[in-house]
Amino acid sequence: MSRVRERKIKKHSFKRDAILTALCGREDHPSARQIYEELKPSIPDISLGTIYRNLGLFREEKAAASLGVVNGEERFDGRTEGHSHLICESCGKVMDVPRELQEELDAKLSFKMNSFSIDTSKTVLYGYCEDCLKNRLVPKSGSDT
Amino acid sequence: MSRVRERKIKKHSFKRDAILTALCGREDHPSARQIYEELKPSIPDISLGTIYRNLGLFREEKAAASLGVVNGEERFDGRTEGHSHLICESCGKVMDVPRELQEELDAKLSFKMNSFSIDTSKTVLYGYCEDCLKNRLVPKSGSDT
DNA sequence: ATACGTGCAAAAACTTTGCAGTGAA
DNA sequence: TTCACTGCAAAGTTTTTGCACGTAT
Repeated sequence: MSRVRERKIKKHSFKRDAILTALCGREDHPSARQIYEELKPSIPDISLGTIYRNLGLFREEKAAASLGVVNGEERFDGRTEGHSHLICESCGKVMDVPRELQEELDAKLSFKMNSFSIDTSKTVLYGYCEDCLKNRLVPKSGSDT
Repeated sequence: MSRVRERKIKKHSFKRDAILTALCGREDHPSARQIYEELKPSIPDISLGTIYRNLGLFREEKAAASLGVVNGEERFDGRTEGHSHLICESCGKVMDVPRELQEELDAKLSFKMNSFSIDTSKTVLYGYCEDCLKNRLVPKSGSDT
């Protein structure tokens, strides 16, 4: 198994560590700006450029992963074991596929679409989250109030 | 409280039609810029702003769909029947799930992830396309941890 | 004539980057 | 010390928008 936090980062620095810790400490798959806003109060002289540089570095080093762009902002994930993501089309929430369901999903998707090989570790499924379903924030197929 | 568009949209104009025709005429899920480059030679006075405005309009009216952002550019699809997409992680190619496989995929994904309701009509699956598999442009699959 | 459509360019939103000073090993 | 790391701000990209004019009805 993989070490929890033993990254292949070249070097450590106070800010770099803080950024990675912040990323790993939340499960909402934040954007660079969100990380910045979280850290700014406790590290007033941190800059957005540093957040971007380090997130980019983590991505390269595979200490973090990019989930792609949601509402114009790139979203990151500090959980590095391969897993799929769910994005709510209504509120934009990004969630991990629960570990216990990942296997089931892997099995379901372990077939080739013609000659396209599906990579379940990066798959992103769209749909509607529990909250939006409850609050009926979900478009009924083909209507709008 | 979003009502159906209050503003009246004039349905047709020479350029608007050209944009929608161009979008529907290709299967590579182009970006605004790609549409622009396709139309510019035959319609020299078309502007990028018009492409963006109309693609946005089509999206609102569901005459086209956005597939999200690939390599920094939003990609569009003129095929409006609900279907999933495949994106090659290696070359960025965006493909439709073949019609005859969509049903199979729908069946596989017709289960709830906890309380998340999957919308197969917008699902995007990542993986590797035939060309990249052939050319071995695919990262070795055994990449540990 | 009226109201929508468009070109143009400026602005906005997000991200990257050059430079010089700071910090880690 | 050495060289990576950072703040800052300028620059780069993609997308949006205000304005005045053009176009369809």
